[in-house]
Amino acid sequence: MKKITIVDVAKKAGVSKGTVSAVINGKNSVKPATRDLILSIMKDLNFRPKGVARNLKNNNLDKSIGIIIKDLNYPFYTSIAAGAKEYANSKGYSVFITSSENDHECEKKFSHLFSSKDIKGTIIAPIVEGTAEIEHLFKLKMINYPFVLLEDVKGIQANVVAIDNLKAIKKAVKYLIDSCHTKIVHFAGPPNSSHTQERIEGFRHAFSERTLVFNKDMIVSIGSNYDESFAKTIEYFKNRKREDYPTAIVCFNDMQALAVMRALKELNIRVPDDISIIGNDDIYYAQIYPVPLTTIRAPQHEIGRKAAEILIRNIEAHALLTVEKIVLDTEFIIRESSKVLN
Amino acid sequence: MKKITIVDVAKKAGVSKGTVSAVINGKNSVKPATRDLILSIMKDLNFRPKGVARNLKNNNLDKSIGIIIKDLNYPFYTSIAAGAKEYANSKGYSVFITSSENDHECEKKFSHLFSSKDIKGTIIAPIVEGTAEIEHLFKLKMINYPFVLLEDVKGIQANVVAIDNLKAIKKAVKYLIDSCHTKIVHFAGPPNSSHTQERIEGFRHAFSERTLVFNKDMIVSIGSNYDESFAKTIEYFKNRKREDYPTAIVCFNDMQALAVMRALKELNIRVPDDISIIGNDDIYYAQIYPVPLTTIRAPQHEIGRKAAEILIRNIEAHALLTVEKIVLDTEFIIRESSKVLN
DNA sequence: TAGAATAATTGAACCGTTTTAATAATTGGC
DNA sequence: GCCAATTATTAAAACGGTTCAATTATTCTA
Repeated sequence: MKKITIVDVAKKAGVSKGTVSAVINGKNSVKPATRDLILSIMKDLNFRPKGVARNLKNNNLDKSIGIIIKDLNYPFYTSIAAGAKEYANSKGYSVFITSSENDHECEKKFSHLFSSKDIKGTIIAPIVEGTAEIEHLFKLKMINYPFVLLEDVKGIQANVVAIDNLKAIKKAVKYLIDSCHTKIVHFAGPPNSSHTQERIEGFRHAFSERTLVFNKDMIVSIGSNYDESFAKTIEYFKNRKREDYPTAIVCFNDMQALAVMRALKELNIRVPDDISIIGNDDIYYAQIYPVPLTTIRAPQHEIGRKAAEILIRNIEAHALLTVEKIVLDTEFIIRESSKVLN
Repeated sequence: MKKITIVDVAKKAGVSKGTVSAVINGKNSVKPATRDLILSIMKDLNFRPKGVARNLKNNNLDKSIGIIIKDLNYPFYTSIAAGAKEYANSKGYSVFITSSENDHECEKKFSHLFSSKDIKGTIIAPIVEGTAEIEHLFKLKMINYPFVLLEDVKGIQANVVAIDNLKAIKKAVKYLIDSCHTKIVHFAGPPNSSHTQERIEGFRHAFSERTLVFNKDMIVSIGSNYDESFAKTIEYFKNRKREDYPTAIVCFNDMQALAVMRALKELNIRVPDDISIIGNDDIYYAQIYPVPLTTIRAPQHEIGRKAAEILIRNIEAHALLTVEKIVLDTEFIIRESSKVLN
């Protein structure tokens, strides 16, 4: 099944490729009869001019960037993408979004695809579980392809825009401690995620900085998606007596916090009267919930903006720029899912 | 600021471009010393090999498709994208997502960009307000570029995968009528959207098919985004006496229904005891809400899958295929936000 | 109906890489 | 050190379009 090109069309129409090209590009220098003939031959042959070849001569004048997120359906990431898009658009760039769905192969593939499609640079939310493979990032560096990471990756010198997870959780836990909560637990995320580890660390640090004892039972692994978290929460409470209930739960992220709150409703446990709930991320839906969620806000829009800004600066630079590492501040937002004890 | 190419690198390094190319591609036929020299010159010159040119010779072997959605932050669209992605991946295709954010220029630009970047085909959620301009779609047809629309567009013969909005709403309204609701209103979406019109039509039809009188006051324009809907709902109820409250509200979409429910909570109106609420779309967050939403489910995942399936069939066909128009069924899902009256 | 003006078409150069067969340089064995 | 084997490098031909100056057809004018 030979690939068909403009030459095939030209030959069959008995004209030169220049004429065919003129038709493709809607030039009005072509005689209607010729035009119609060529058009119909294009249809017959199912000829699809190759974008790549067209752009080569055109010196690809379009400006675009890419972003590789990890989860298409988690609003945290789409908000980052929206932030990046907003800034990029203001600078005349289009943005192409892609999701690795936490698959490392996918991330690798995309980082290559973006660079090979004349997308001028890419923002990457890297998958850093375990000892991440990073050869694909090295490959990008070799060809001086501009990129910005949304999380620090050990072993590579690259632009990063991120937040300090550890500090963020610490702030929330200290708040609970200072609000006289005595039984605080952390519902932790998926074990293989770097975020999970950082957040557990933050939890632990808060206790040690308030000179309180931390013990392992305070960490409950609860999964990251809604259904799993819901089920595990039900199970958690079914297995313990009322007097052993925590007074406050710090959740891995907002999605999980929503699942926990729903489970508590099912169990007739009131939020915040019986238990305070604190989320993480501040996704849009956390704030419009009937019991608006107290949470740690990651400035998603700003993360996207900043990443796009650095990326475009690098794209437009004539020389290699020095690497930038930005850590954005989180904000602890107190809404109605938590309360101060006497 | 001249664009720098592989020739510049080769010249400066005193080698041929073949050698530079070998370095770029990690071939191990290059002497380490030469390699290092070339690499350092690439850095000095900030040389970025052009993807377009690389792909031209490579005969662009990668398989990928695009999807243009309308709103990155509305889960309805990301779910469709996820469905498309799932199917596409199973066939070895990567997917690039893009959002027009309801901007017609954006849609046009993207449909061009996709075709120009060797992305083999595109799923488009078209903006069809008013007399939509569709020359960009004609342009795609001319170059036999495969695409699938997620909504019918008057004036163009193209593949479509869509749902029947009119029928969907009709089903919901009839249900309410048959559940003895006597005061039913429709909170309609943004006036310039084709969906808004279709849904109003559906509402009207339900009444006429039940031989009940319809009047204009039953349609309340309430906006589409959360904040606006929230505010307008508050206003709506503030302006009328309790005995004039509707017994049921059919909302434009789920996001809006969520806003309405939150507003009702603020006003101490109970759902579903005082008022039944019906959404539209069945986005994920509607179902995990503490009062799970009765809604009309659009099979988002399936829409994406089906569109991807048709698209890929067209991409891989050797001849032009006949156009397919698929209308998927919606499902009326009764949850807790609505109830049957005596 | 010739000659000028205009419209339509051609063909070769070009875009920036990769690929290869051919050649040049280096290494190893004896 | 010489020759064969191996390793590095080169040069030219792709890849599939677009562009534009030059050429050929056609139309118009008088």
